[in-house]
Amino acid sequence: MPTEHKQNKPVRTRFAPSPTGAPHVGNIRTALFAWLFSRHNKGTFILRIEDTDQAREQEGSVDAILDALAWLGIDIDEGLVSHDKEKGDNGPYTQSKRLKIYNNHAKQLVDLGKAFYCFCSSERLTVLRELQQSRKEPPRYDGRCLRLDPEEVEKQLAANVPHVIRMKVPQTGETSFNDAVKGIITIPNQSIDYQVLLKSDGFPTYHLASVVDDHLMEITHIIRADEWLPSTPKHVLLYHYFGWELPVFAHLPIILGTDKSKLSKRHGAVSVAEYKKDYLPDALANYLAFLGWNPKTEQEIFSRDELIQQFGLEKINKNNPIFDVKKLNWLNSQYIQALAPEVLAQKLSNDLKDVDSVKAGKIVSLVQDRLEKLSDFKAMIDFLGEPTHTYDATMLVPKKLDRPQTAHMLEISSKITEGINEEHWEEETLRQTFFAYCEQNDIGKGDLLWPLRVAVTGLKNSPDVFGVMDILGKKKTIEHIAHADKLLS
RNA sequence: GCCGCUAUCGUCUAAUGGUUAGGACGCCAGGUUUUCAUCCUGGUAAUCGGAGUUCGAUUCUCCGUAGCGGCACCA
Repeated sequence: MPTEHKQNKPVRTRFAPSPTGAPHVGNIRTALFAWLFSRHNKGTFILRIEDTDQAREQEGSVDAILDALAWLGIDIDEGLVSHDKEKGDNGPYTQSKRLKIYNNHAKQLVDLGKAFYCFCSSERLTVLRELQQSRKEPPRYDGRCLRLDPEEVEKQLAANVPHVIRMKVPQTGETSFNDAVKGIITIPNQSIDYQVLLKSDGFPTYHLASVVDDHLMEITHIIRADEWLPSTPKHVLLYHYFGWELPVFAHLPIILGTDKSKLSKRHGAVSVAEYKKDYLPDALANYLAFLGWNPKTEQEIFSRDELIQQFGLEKINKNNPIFDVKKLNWLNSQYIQALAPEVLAQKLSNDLKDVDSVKAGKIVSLVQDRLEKLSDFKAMIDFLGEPTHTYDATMLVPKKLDRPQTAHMLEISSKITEGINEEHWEEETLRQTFFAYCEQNDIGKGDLLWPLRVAVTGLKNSPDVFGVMDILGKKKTIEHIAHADKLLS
């Protein structure tokens, strides 16, 4: 069966999440791909909320979704654009507000002879399913109500017997479609179930709602996760039943955890909100874009515009990638280093509340290239506090010296420090002064500077000592040295 | 059980009917540095297995195997 695509129409893609919890990186990656594709083609990106399962709905999910998209810079052209605002002429964009539309379409299929009423109780279906499973048969509706005569149907309907509407499926032949990622997919019709389209509560199932909406909203490219591939033949059948033109399907590989199972809460942080405190949105987007897609060059770091320019469905991989937080961390550190210090300071402003902007800029550039995650910052600048923290005094002693020699070094540092005028208290001046002293007096830089650095930071590993002193100021620096001296004796 | 998809270093991936199978992360080593990190240099490591087609297969075909996904009045 050849498939026709809406290839010549302006591109319209959608992200259609269910409000069943906080969106996680897998979901948002689907959104990113759909968005990238629409931007690449100067198309329209639509947000639609698929809330047809009342039981699973979770309060606040829509806001979380909106929030995650906004944070990642995925802007919405049409559909739900904020908590209570929609944009576009194809609304409403929340499925629970479109019940009548689905109802009419389901009835239309019944009239067309492509769907049928089913009065089977869920108890009967459960028994049926268990029986089939015990016989190692695929679980499947047995078609009982398919054979009901029309009068009987009318009678049951009139008596308000609970019922659903199921789609009919041919029992011979096969259904196939051309997936933009996976190629031609063919499934025997025998293995397609008589899918429920309209539930007994009057809500549609995903299958009916998404097909109807995608058509009505004129979606040209359905970009969604791989788990939908097996039910796509049902959707193709529905398009045919309605006589609608088929969109392009593109099924994305699924992101797996390190144990190769589908990424989930078991794998640690997965909700987008959890990434906000650690990662730059551009870094996450860059990383996510490379999970299952590759521009086929050796470039790794891509700006948003480059991503848009390079993106294409044909470059999407077929196999499922594993989420590797180490590479994300590396990418993030690269993005952090590329940031202007004042921009980074702005992003870290929560930890810089009592610091003026000049000083904040200095602090930030001091630690910028040691920062992997934004949340590491707080611990990194701990030494800027009071010199009350105690540390092991042996840390002050460099490899080649003993304690008395170290004390002597601290004395020298103290003297040099005292001698530097407050108005010349600046990183480069400090560096030059200390370096000059070492050269003139034939003292190893390491011998003098190691104890000083530990004294000033209280840390074995820390940023550049002169940068730290600059930020600390003369008075505090002297206090730190005195404190170290006390510890040593 | 049935249906479908997939298979290159540990991970993300590139490439090709003939290559020393390339890059990046990680890891290891060396250098720079007052320490660590950054940065620079180098190293480690892969075509799932078996047949077939072919002069030649990692690439094409088939069969295994493994992984993943689906099989709801959930999406």
